[in-house]
Amino acid sequence: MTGEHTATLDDVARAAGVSRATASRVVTGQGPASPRARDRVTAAVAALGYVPDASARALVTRTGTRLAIAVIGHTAAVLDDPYVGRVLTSAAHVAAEREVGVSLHWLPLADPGSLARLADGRGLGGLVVVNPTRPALESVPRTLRGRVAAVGVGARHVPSFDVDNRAGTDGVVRHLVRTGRRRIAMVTGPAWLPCCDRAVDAYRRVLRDSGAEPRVVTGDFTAARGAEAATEIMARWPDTDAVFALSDLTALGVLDGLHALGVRVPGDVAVAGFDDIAFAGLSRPALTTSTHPVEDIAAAAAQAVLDRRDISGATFYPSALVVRDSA
Amino acid sequence: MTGEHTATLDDVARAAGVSRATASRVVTGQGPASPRARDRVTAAVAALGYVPDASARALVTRTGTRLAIAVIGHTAAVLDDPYVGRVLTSAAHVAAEREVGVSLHWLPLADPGSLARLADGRGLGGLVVVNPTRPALESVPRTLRGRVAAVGVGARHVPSFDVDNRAGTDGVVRHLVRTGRRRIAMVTGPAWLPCCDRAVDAYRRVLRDSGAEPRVVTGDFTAARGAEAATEIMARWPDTDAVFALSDLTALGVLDGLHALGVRVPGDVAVAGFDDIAFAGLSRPALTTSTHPVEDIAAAAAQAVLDRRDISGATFYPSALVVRDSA
DNA sequence: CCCATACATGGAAGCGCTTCCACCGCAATA
DNA sequence: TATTGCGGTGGAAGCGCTTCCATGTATGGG
Repeated sequence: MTGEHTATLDDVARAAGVSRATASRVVTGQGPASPRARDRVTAAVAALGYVPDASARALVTRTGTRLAIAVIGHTAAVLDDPYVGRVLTSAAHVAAEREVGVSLHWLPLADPGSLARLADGRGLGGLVVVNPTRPALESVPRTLRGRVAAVGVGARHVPSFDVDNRAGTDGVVRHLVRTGRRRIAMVTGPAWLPCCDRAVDAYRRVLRDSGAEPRVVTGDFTAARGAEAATEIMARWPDTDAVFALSDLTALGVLDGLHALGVRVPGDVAVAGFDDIAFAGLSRPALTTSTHPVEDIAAAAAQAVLDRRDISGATFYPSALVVRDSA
Repeated sequence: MTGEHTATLDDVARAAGVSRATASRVVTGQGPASPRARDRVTAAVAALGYVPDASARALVTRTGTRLAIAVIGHTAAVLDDPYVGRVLTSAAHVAAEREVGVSLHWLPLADPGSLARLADGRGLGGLVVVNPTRPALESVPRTLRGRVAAVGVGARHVPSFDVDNRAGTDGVVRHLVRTGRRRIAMVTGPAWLPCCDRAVDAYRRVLRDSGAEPRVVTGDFTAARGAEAATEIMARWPDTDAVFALSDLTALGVLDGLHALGVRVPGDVAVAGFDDIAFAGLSRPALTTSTHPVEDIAAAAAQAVLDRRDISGATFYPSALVVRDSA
């Protein structure tokens, strides 16, 4: 009230005519307090516009109540994708339900060590790492052990949550085979993401079963790269009759690239993606893809961390084939 | 090291054989310290894996260095849109450059008062409010005065940054008129967002100039609503020859809805959106729209807050017409 | 009417850190 | 040799809060 001074608990106590201890009890709602004291303190809080200092509180309670979300790989490719936004949104939602704050950290792929600095202070309830790499996870300070989870599968010792893209890929590629495609190319994601290996593996397996040769091109989950990849694929293997991209965004780029080449979809070449993003159903032709329950996955990671549930190992969420027009 | 105990500055000082004061000076790099002391403390820090406690530090320095980002309107409509993700990303990037942490807050539209609680602790460098509403901004505690900026135009007394959707709308609608459309309908955004008023106003103005009647339908920035809106519009005004949606997502929904109705785009009806999201260029037909420099806007807001630059009033960022196939 | 019991309350300690201040020893100066 | 000055140092205070503990003060039963 009086100019610049920010009200402290002492001010409240003095205004209410009680001790600081009593004021604290009322404010936190912990411990006994008479109705009279309760009223007076409440009134004082309102009058002074008192807001407890989180730092001071965290200092004494040691009850770090903040969820840190660290996103590895601060590149345009990562940012354009709706993926990160969905993860953030969902994790923040879970945190909000539990009334814990969320802090956001964007880490360059090259410097995972910054993850250590991030855990400054014990005022941290937990850490969710998005796009975890092994070096990044290994740089997590000991202090946080048991309060870390990963969205995406990275290292063994951290509970991880990801879509079962092995099964998802299997489903998509089998669908392509089932509908008569044989010369199927695949556009993967960035090499540093472990998820890609599993997917490529599944793709190879299905092709082997149907006696076809794998045709793999590395992508980066962007649409632009998808368009390029389409051109590369058609130049290198002109008889290709299907393209599977490990990201819808990329698949949409492929659609675009093929269109520019005058290739008809699905007439000449079938196209399938992965993720079932909002736009997948809106493209022409509407994209055949496999679902990716990003929100569920991110929520699970946040919950595991905040509820201190010990879920060791990797948990895979099912991915369901969505057949639309493109394949 | 020794089990559960987290190293404190006292431990470091003891291990280095100096006083806590000296240890603090070395760790913070402030104040004098002999090379010998410096070395010993540095070694101790490394050996013990010491990380300063941010809460304790913030408590005494009162130098709150953290950027809070509050998103008003925690609804599915807000979340599906890539918009929030882009804002977050960009603001977090600016914060990272300045080495300040970011905290994320999801606020229900109904309870803007929670903005007050959010400013718990003086450990806050600034606040960026996304989708600001007047009640929300007015609930910002006095403590933060001068360290608040808004992404989107809400209340007068807070520096705000937004796209010039008045000019943008003007550009799009004039383009529609120029290409021979006369019976132009508009799908706006949620009523509680002030930006919509300005856009609708611009739309009305252009129509008045060309002597046409306005046809306004309220949307919510989702694709689903866009599809519905298309149906409503064609039912209510069957002779409509253009639809302008204040969001690309909605415009894509309109495209979908019209397709389902057997209406050809742009043959029968032209469709235009707003935002120029990544997917706008990938739809069939590719969407005509107007740009929305979300990243620039969010970065400007974050900078204004963190650099304590006093930019009063609203700053509007230009929106450029992007003509593609749909109009 | 008195004691045991519960509840309400204030004093005080202490969370981990920064920083003021007084102090000490040393080199440079008179 | 006696003085000044200064960089290096440790003691101690205190940031705003929670919480243990001891001290009252009403209430019930005996």
